[in-house]
Amino acid sequence: MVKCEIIDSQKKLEDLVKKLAKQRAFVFNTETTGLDPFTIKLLGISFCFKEGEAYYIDLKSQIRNPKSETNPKSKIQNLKSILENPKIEKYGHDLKYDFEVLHENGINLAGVTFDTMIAAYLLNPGARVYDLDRMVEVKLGEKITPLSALIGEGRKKISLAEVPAEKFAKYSAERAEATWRLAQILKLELEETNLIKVFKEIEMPLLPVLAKMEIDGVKIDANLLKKYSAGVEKDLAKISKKIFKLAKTRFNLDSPIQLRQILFEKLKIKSDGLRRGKTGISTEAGELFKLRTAHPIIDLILEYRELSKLKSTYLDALPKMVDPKTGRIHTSFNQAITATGRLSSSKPNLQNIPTRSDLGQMVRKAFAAPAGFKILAADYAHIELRIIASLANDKKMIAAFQAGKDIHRETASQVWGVPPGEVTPELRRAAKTINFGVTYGMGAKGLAESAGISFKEAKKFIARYFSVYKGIKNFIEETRQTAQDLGYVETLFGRRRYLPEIYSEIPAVRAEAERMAVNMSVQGTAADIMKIAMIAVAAGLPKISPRSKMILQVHDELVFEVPEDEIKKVAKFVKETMERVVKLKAPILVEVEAGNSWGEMVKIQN
DNA sequence: AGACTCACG
DNA sequence: ACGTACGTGAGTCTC
Repeated sequence: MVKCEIIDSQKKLEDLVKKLAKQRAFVFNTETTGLDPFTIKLLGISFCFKEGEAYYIDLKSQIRNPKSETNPKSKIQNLKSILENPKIEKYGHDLKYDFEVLHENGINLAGVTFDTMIAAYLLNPGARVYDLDRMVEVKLGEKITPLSALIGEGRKKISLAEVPAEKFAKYSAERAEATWRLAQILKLELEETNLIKVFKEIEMPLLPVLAKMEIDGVKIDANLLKKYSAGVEKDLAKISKKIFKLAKTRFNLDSPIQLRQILFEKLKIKSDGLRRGKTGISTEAGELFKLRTAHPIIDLILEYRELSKLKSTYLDALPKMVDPKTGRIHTSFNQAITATGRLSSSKPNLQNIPTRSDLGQMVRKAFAAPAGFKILAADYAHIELRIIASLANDKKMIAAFQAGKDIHRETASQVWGVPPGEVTPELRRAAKTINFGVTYGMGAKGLAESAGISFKEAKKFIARYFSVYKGIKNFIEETRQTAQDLGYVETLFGRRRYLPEIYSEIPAVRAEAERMAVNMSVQGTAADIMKIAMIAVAAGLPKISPRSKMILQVHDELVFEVPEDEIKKVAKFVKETMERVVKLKAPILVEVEAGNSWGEMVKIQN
């Protein structure tokens, strides 16, 4: 049973603050009215720095700051100096959330050194879910009070604010105390697995950087998106009309089932060789594309699909996500989701904003800089290929990068033994495809399909590719072997991914795990490098340009909002920082662009 | 809730 | 001979 002291008076609060000031480290946990850190209210904060004991500050109670009784924020001002002191280590579970809640309440959290969610993620990035309740069960072998015990479930659910203070205090204190004990265990596990370095030097320093990016948010021109949406709506109506005329019937174009019925039953378009899903013949774009010449309706459907996707996912959805308080979009950068160490972005996902089509570029124009500012984007050029070349110590590919060559042209030239000047666009395209595909174990079928060449040609291409780049071939072999021997693979910095399927009896399942192994070491190393760069950029940027903001990360790209007259200075700093954080055998190159929006960028020469 | 589709790196 | 592209999040339909 956890001893819980409820802090409900000014005197008790002062005593707690004195105790906290003496600690080397403590767990804290904010309790709020909801899940969105930007709209919720702070109800209380629990603390723990000793097994079996915890405290809960009840902010709904009679705590009063004598200076200003009316401002609720003032209640926790006594805690400010403690929470902002980087020398006192803060532990917690999902601290990015607490960071943001405190920021909303005027406190800039510092000294964040142990997040149990991040620790558990590093120990097994494949798990995807790291909620405290489950971790306490697995690691401590105990059950803690679930939230549902307080607020009920389903229709009878009450709001957190309605829970009696004492019950709520116990609940919160129990979690803080469990987090404290969990942290001790996870720390040992991180040390045993050599993951402590990635934890201390990459993930924990990154956490406040991500929090800051989420807090700052991104400006979008919602009116522009709404204008486009109205235009696209008219286009869609026209296209639908044409499709219905050809089909001689109206149907729901958004329903793959109805579409399949029209195409393959009513119009009797031949479906030989098309991929099949669980419910029937696939109608995905890649498959329909193969039928383009069979019927004029196909092109119209593809056009409809593209426009309708962009309209619903971006043009209509993004304006709804603008925060009325800040006028900006505040995405979540999830630090404990992916199996490889990448970040993910959600609510909304700002890592999949269109870029390929013309309308995609239009969407990006809505990511516009505020007056007096420009958007600056810096991306690692061919980062994964440079990484695989370096990890593999492939002399030929490293040499090509060192010479600053057009890598895809060079690949085509090497593979087919023709001078670079004689490489046809078709050959270069195929080389580009395989250069991308090599990091995830592309086969001949995949290459043939995405490069638009025959299966036979693709097979030959791959064989010659690996006879040219022998180092890469060996690296792939060795990585598969490592995965077999250890049951996991590691990135250059020691981030791990376990691959239990590597021992499967089923060849296809085993092959999949082998591809994952190769991909993890490359994609994961790229993720490590980007994270290290983000930490370095965030640390240096305020000195170079205090008004500049890092607003987005898209795996190999960082996006900034920069005062117009500081573009050159910031471009130089960001490029050099990103290029210098890590030294590989192949050089790392960062390309920088700037413009009035994310959709109209021009390269910056250095 | 799951399937399908498709946007990104 | 076979069946293979890695990692994500979200909108929509269907049950």
